[in-house]
This record gives sequence, C-alpha cells and structure tokens, in this order.
Amino acid sequence: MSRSNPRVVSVLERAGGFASAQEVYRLMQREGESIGLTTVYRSLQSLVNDKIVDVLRREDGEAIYRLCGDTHHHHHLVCKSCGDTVEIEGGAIEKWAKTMAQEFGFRDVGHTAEIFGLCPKC
Amino acid sequence: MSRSNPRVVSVLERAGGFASAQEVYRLMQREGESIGLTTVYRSLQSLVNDKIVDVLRREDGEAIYRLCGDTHHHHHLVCKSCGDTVEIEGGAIEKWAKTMAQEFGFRDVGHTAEIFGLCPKC
DNA sequence: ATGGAAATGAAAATCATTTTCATTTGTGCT
DNA sequence: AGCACAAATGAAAATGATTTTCATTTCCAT
Ligand SMILES: [Zn+2]
Ligand SMILES: [Zn+2]
Ligand SMILES: [Zn+2]
Ligand SMILES: [Zn+2]
Repeated sequence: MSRSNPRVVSVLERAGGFASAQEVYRLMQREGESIGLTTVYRSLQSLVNDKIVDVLRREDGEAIYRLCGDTHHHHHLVCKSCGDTVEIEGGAIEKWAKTMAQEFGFRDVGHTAEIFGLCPKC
Repeated sequence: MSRSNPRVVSVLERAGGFASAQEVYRLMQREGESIGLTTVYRSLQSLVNDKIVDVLRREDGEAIYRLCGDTHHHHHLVCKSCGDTVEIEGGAIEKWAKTMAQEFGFRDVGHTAEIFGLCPKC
C-alpha cells in the first residue's frame, strides 16, 4: 500500500515550502509530467500517513503539504508571501500544553502551533 | 453593515463550544427558527470580523465558530469528545512566537496555538 | 405613505476533495 | 513468451462546504 509516489516527493522537494494538492498537480503539469489529480491526492495522503509530509490548513481551509526534514514532532515558521518555511522546536509549547491540560484535567492531549509572517527576503 | 444577527448569537451562546455553520443552521431549524443558510454564513462572518466570535478549522477543514468570553487574543483547550472549551492565556506562546520570529528575521508575524484533548467529564 | 438602503434567502455557481469504476501496469509463475 | 492476479492509475461523477447572484422583503427616514 506504499503509494508514496516518488515523483510527487520530488516536486515537494523542489517546492521547498508548503503547497496544496492542486498546486502540486499544476506544477507537475507545467513540467510536462503526466499524472492524474487523483493520484496526487492519494500520494500526499500516503505521505502524511507515513509522517514524511506535514499538513496544515490555509486560512480558507485548503490543505497544504510539506516534505519535512524532521519526522519527529515539530512546528513551523511560515512566510505568508513566498511560502518559505523553517522547522522549529516547540519546547515552550510542549510545556505550556502539558501544564494547561493538567490544570484543567484534560487527558490525551495534542496541540497545534504555527507561526506565520514575512521572511527576511519578502 | 452590522449583520451580527442576534438569533445566531443566541444559538452560539447555547451551544457553548465550537460549532460549524451547517451545525448552527441545523440547530436553528430543529428549534423551529426560520433562517436561511446564507444568512447564517453571513452572520458568522460578521461576528468574526467584529472579533466577537473565534474561528478554527476541524481536521477536515470545516470552519467552526465559538462565541468567546474574551474579545482579546487568547487560545483554546478543546474537548474533542463533547466540544467543551476553555479559553486560556498563551503567555508562553506569545513569547515563543516573538523569539522565533526574531531569530529568523520574520516580520509581521501572527500565530495559531490550540490544545485538543478529553475533558474531565469525558 | 414613499423611496432608497440594508437584509434576507432560494437557487446556482465554485471549488477542494472523495468516490467509483474501468483500464493499465507490475510481478511472479509456467 | 504467455498467463493470472494484485496494485496503481486516472477520468468522470459525486459530495459537501462555502460563495455568489439576484429578486424579494424589511427597515427607516423623510
Ligand atoms: Zn514540518
Ligand atoms: Zn509541539
Ligand atoms: Zn476564543
Ligand atoms: Zn497567542
């Protein structure tokens, strides 16, 4: 069931930042790669399952994907103009989440935390 | 342009936790309230603009809304079973975001940070 | 009462994502 | 090579949330 299509991985590598399924599809088309949109969706989903790719949501709700260097839990500093992304540690967040959960008696907790802004180049 | 429909506000008040536009609509129908789905969407949007309502995204991308007690910047501790929500301060997060942005030269930054888990009752 | 602005909602349009299903491709076996 | 069967592919249709259009209704000030 390994649908981690290497051609999709390659596009994500070159993209660098986060990209939506539709964008990945358009990119591949522009480069003359023949692929179906369905396959792009399936490949991305598979990569997310394998924790090779991270997925976030744009403000409008569209899912965006990124091939991350670290397969362990981490957070992101994303440029909202060019999409450039830095993977960052969330030490303070992990602690904060744990503390808050404890304080209010919540169990089995997870969290999300991302930072959006303009990178030095933009 | 104040489309902050009081009937929609009332439903959100009773709902307590986060609810999607479709859910708000269904709730009002069940209670015999006559309202159009379009109006529900417009009212929620207006409430978000006025910072009276917070909006998050479910994992599937659907937008969910909540009438929050504090109109200032804050974060949430959400029960993924019953939807019960606690508004929490993010002192540590604010600092973390600022520090990270500075370290990598990002300007004009914002952030998201929410905690999901099971509340004491669930 | 009258006129114009704002609000409303039904229906259509949009758009990302998923599902269906027929076809193609890959792999091991003879 | 020839065959069988599983996995992968993709076009087209279906789904579902959200937005847009546009005609009608409700409000308000004069
Ligand atoms: Zn990442
Ligand atoms: Zn974390
Ligand atoms: Zn809130
Ligand atoms: Zn914050």
